[in-house]
Amino acid sequence: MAAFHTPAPSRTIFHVDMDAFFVSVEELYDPSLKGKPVVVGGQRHERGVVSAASYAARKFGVHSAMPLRTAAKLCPQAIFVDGHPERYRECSEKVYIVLTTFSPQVEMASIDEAYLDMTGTARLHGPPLRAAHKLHQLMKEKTRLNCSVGIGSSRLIAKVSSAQAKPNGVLWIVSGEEAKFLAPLDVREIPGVGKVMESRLHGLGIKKVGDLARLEEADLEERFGKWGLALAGKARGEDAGGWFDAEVGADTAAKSISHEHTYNEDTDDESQLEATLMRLSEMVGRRLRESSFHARTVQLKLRYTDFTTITRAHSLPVPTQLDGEIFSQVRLLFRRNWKPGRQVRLLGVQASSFEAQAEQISLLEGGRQQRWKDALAAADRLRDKFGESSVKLAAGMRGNFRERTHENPAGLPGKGQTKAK
DNA sequence: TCTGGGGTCCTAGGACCC
DNA sequence: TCTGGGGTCCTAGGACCC
Repeated sequence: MAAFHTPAPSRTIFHVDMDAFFVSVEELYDPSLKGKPVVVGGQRHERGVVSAASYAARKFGVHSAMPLRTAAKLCPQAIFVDGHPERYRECSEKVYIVLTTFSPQVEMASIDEAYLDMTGTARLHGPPLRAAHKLHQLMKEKTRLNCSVGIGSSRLIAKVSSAQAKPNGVLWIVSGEEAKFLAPLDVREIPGVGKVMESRLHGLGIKKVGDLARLEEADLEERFGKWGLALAGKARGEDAGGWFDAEVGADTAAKSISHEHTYNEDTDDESQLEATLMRLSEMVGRRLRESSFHARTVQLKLRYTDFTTITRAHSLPVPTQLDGEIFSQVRLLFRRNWKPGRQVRLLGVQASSFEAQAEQISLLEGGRQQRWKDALAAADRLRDKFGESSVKLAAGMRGNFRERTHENPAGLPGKGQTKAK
């Protein structure tokens, strides 16, 4: 009878997580940091938070997302290091290349972690523990970095077990043992359960995943809606809901591109604020062009001294990838929503609702746009050569920016000039 | 504790259309 | 005129992740 009900074929998922990634990469560039309390993310007095802390620093209670100044108080002897995103990206690419030699289905979940679907690779790599051991060795050999590997029948189990395996370890949760493995863990260990959900669950007397698993699914759904249902599945180790269900390595195109800036000191200087918006718009526009996206929606983010934050968005009739169009929209939103005199802590610019191609209204418009694209591409090349600050669009020279007109629909200056310093 | 920067996903209300 | 129900798009905010 059971023959008709073959259970869903069990998958073998690896979650590979690099150990203290940013710190380890910095150690490659400066071996004297090894073994010391190191904090990556900025200097001890700066505004900002810890991106990564070495294991020696963690002993003092320092952890990522903690304000740098707090970290400095907890661990005065720590060495504070600025982050180097290019270095991390470069190492991340090496990590990816190593992983692709183990499975064709590799998915980088972030800069320092990946999922591999290892189902059916036993002939090539042996059973899971053997494969993981090989992976460890090859990773160290090719990148000089340590990682931890979690192995399970779902992404969730693989992810949770890699966290338990740290540092530099491997943990395999055998199929059938999922619930037993999860039961003694804090609910916070479940990916997707953050501070807020944790305290709501604590309020109900639910502290461990086992407590969660004992609850009726219907109760959870009633209390937390769609999320509650997913949560019930997660407590059993299932990839319930949303992204977790997707096949490993499924193509995930970007949905938004954004840049933001927090001032070292709050400011109400209008020209300074608008100059920042110009710079952020250029950065966003540049990345749109690099990825050949055209964005329909432009969003401004504004954070005040008291940390209250607003976002204001506008959707364009025609998608764009031009700095000037992004800037003119974002500046309009800014002028409508910022009261002069109010101190600003952070500004952000985001582009979303991507379309592959802008519609072309007319040949004339097309030609005009093309000239601008050529000019921007030239500016991008100069920035590659001489750095981000070397090229400013004429429009960025505060004050002389023209408003939208009929002849000049994007509010761009009349000629495709760039100005090099 | 005085709180970065880059993202994703979800919810909820209102506009608008049929 | 005293009022429905769905679908979709847009906007704003918030939880969460690394």
